[in-house]
Amino acid sequence: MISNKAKYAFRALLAIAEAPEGTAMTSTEIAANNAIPHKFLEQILLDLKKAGILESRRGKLGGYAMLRPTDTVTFSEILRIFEGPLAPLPCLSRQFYRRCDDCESEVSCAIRREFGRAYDASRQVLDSRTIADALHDDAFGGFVSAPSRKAG
Amino acid sequence: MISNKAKYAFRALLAIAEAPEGTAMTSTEIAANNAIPHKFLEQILLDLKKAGILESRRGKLGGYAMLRPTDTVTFSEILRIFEGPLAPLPCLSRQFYRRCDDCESEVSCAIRREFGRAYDASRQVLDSRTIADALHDDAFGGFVSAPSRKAG
DNA sequence: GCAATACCCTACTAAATTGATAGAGATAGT
DNA sequence: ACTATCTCTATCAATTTAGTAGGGTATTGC
Repeated sequence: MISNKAKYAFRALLAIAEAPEGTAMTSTEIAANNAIPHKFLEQILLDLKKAGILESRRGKLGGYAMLRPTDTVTFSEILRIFEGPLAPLPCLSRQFYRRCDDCESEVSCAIRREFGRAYDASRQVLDSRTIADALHDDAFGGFVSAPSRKAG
Repeated sequence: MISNKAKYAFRALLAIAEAPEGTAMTSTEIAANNAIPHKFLEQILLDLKKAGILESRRGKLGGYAMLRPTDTVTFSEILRIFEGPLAPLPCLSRQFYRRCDDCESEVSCAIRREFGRAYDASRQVLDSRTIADALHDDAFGGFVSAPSRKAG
C-alpha cells in the first residue's frame, strides 16, 4: 500500500497538470477539490517543488504550476520522493543500494532473484508511465483495451 | 521494502523445504543457520503453521516441516501472511478490497488505473513463483537466462 | 505603506507498525 | 521425572504515518 501522502501527491499533480498552461493553482483550491487536508498538502507541494517537479509563486496571484513537462514526470520518480526506495529488498535498489546485513552471496540468493523479477516487472510500468500518460489515458504496451479488472 | 519478518519467513521456508522429505527442522537450527533471532523466528513459524503452510511436532524429535508441497506455495501467499494486502491501493485489492474514502469514481480514477498496471505486472510474478521454483532456480517465462541485474 | 493572500518552514503529536525480547505453559520422547 | 521443543501472550523501544499548529516571508493591489 502506498501512503496517503503519495496518493495526495498524485492527485495534486494531476490537478495541476490538467490546468491550462501558464495558470497556477493554489494549494487551497487543490485541497478543496481533491479532499486533501490543506496544511498537509502544503508540505507535499513543497516537497514536489524541492524535487524540481513544480514551481511556485507567492502572493495574491500565486500558486503552483508544473516546472517540467508532464510527459517527463514518471510515476516512479514521484513515488520515490514520498516513499523512498521502491525496491522490495535493499540489495535490489539501484538508487539506495544496501547489502543485506546477513547476506552471504547476493548472486546465489533465491529470495533476491525472485523479488528481482517482481521488481523488474513493476518497474517497467512505473518507470515508463508519466503524468501525461495518466491524464490522457494513453494506452500501455502499444494497444488500447477496455480495463478488465473488476473492483471487489 | 518488505519487512524483516517476511524476509525471515522466506529464509526459513527455503531451509525447511530444502531438508529431506519427512525430516523436521527445529526453530533453533533454522535460526542459527540463517541469522534469524530465535524467539522472533518462533512467532514467524507459528504464523506459517496457522496459515496451513507448515506442520509441527513438539518434544524431543520435534520441529517443523512443510505441510503442503513446495510447488503449491507461492510467494504472494507468503507475503500476504506477513505484509497484509500486496495491492498498492485498497481499491485494487481483491482479497482486502476497500473503497478509497474520498473516491468519486473508481473506473475513471487515473491513479487507480496506472497502479493497477504496475500491480498486475508484479502479481504475475509473485502469484506464479513458488518455493519449489526458488529452490531449483527454475526459469521464469519459459526460458533460461543469466541474470542481467547488477548490484549497486 | 499596508493589508490581504499565498507560499515557506519548523515543531509537535497521537496512533500504528516494526523488530524484536521475555517468560510461562503445553507436549513429546527417554 | 527430565529435558527439548513448540505455543502463546505480554511488553517495549524506535520508527513511521498522518496529520495539526503556528508562525514567517514574499507578492499584489489599493
